[in-house]
Amino acid sequence: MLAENLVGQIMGSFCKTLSILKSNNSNEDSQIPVVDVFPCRKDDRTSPEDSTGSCKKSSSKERRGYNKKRYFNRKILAKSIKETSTLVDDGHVWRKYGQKQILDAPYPRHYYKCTNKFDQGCEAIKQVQRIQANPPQFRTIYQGHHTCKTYPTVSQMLLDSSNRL
DNA sequence: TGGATTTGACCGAT
DNA sequence: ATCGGTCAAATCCA
Repeated sequence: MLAENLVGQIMGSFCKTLSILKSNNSNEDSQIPVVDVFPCRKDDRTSPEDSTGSCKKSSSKERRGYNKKRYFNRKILAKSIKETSTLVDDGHVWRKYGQKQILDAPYPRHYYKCTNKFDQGCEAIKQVQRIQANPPQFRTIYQGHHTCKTYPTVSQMLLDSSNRL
C-alpha cells in the first residue's frame, strides 16, 4: 500500500511530464529534434575479422573490443526528464551499459537501455543520475520510446487509468 | 553456465 | 584537448 502510493505519486508526475512534453513538444531544456543521424547500422559493428582475428583476451586491459569500430547508431532522440526521490520501476526492464562521472555533478551518471533492445530492437534509453544525497533525489532522463512488446506493469496501468479520471 | 553488471577504452562533438 | 556517451571484455551472481 505504501509502495503503491509512492509509485502512484511518481507515476502521476511522470504522466504529467509526458503530457507537458506532448503539449509543448519543445520541453524545458531540450530543443532537440528527433533526428536520425545514422539511421542504419545497429549491430553491424561486431565484425570479428578486425586485424588479426586472434586478439581475444590477448592482453589484460588493452583495447577492449574496439578496433575500427565506430558509432553508427548515435541518435539524437526526444528527451523527457523526470526527477524522483526514489529509483522506481517504470514498468520496463533496463540493462545497464555504462556509468560515467560527470564533471559538474558530484555523482556519476548511469546509462541504461531497454533489455529488449536485442530481441525487439527497442530503442528506449534512460540515464539515471543522483542529484542529491539527502533526501535522496535522482534525475532520470528517458530518450526514445519503447517499441518492444513489454507492456507496463499492472500497477502502472492502474495508475495510468486512475490518472485519466 | 548464461545473463546482467562493472569498468576502462574508444569515439564523436565541441 | 576535453567531455559525454557507448562499447565490450571481464567479472559477478543466480
